[in-house]
Amino acid sequence: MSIRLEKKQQTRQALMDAALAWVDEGQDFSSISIREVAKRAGVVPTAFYRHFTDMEDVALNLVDELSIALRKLMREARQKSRITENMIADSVNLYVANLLSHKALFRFMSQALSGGSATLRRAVRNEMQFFARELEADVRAMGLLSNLSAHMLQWVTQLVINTVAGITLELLDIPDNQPSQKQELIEKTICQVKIVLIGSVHWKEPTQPPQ
Amino acid sequence: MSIRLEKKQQTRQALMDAALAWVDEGQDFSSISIREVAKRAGVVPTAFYRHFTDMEDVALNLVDELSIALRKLMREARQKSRITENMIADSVNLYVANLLSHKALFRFMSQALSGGSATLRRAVRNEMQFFARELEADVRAMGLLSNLSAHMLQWVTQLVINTVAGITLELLDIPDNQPSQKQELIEKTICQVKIVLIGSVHWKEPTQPPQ
DNA sequence: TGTACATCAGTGAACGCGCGTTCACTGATGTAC
DNA sequence: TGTACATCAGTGAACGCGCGTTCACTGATGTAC
Repeated sequence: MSIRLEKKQQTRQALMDAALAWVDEGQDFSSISIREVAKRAGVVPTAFYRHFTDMEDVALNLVDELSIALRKLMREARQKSRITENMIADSVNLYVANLLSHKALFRFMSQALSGGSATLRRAVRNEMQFFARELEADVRAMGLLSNLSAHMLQWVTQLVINTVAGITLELLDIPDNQPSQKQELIEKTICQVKIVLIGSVHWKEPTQPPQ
Repeated sequence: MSIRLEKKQQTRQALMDAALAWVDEGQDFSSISIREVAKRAGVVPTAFYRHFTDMEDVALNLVDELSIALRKLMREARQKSRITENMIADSVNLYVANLLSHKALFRFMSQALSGGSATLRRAVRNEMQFFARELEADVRAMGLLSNLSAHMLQWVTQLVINTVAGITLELLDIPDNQPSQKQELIEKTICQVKIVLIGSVHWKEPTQPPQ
């Protein structure tokens, strides 16, 4: 039984990898065909149905893979990063490193965020919200930003996540032979996150901000 | 000649509208077929080639339409908004109003930002950068944020644009019968923009931000 | 250890369909005289 | 005003192709005795 399961998993993974590779080549996920995926996985088209009902099913399983990657990223961040001067820069760099080693997965995420079915969009957005909530909890646990209400803190962490996610697409489109452009993008992001945090520190709940 | 041209424009617009309507229904732009677009425009498939070479061509022309909508938005913003306490809230509300009256166009923009061909992605990104640069010029003209270097100001305006663009997708997915959810999203965005500006005001160029 | 049976991932032929694109065409409109 | 010709947006038939999905099948692996 175990050998059979193992082989089953192998083809299943090959199908998912084929779909992801397609996205990595710059194609839209929604334009892949079952036949194409099966061909690239080295399997006959009908074999696809032994593992998935349709491409949407594949997409939802890719979200699970993405979820694992994000959780691993968070674990690393918690291990490495204590309250230091470079905490922000460290975190952004860690994100970028993970992003670059899972390019296809993050490209898929970006596409699914605006592209796919309503179900898929919601699944990806849930992952990002989960990430934001974890960040929120960490900030609280470190005793930072205690001037913010629970509500405000939530909005701030979402803003930080959005800001970091914002470079994802730009970063993915920079060719590998232009590292200086990459570096500038990273510095930009670090600055932007710092600005958000400075703004948060100075935020006074009921007061209107200075114009 | 004028009548012929007029009719030509009519079909051309019908084709573009059909493509946009498809996106508005929640389908991916990249999954529309030439035949489907022609059918919805009430025209035979081959007529498509009288106006466009392929769907990519349609997409690039839709970007032009988007560009017009964004420029109109900016003009309105400049007319209405002077330096006031509610300037931020006014601007965000104006953006949302425009977004809701061009839902399909903005949904298309969001998709193209991560989805389509490299050329299309670049075209949409250019539009957003143009928007950010205009905002930058306006901020300078009003004499605001004079503590920031040109470089930093650019990053800040990009952050603001990204933040506002960030709600676009979320807003498009809220059903029309839930106005309270919409309102909360708008408030969230206003707060986030305010935080960015507070952070900018307190930014000191060579100093590390307080942690 | 050996045999008979069950399971089930992967096969390969077949189907009807919508696709992009070609081509020669038609007929309404515009232009020249 | 009338006629002969040019233009060109839209037509409709036709093509070959890849698509999703069905079905009965095969043969390797696992299980019971």
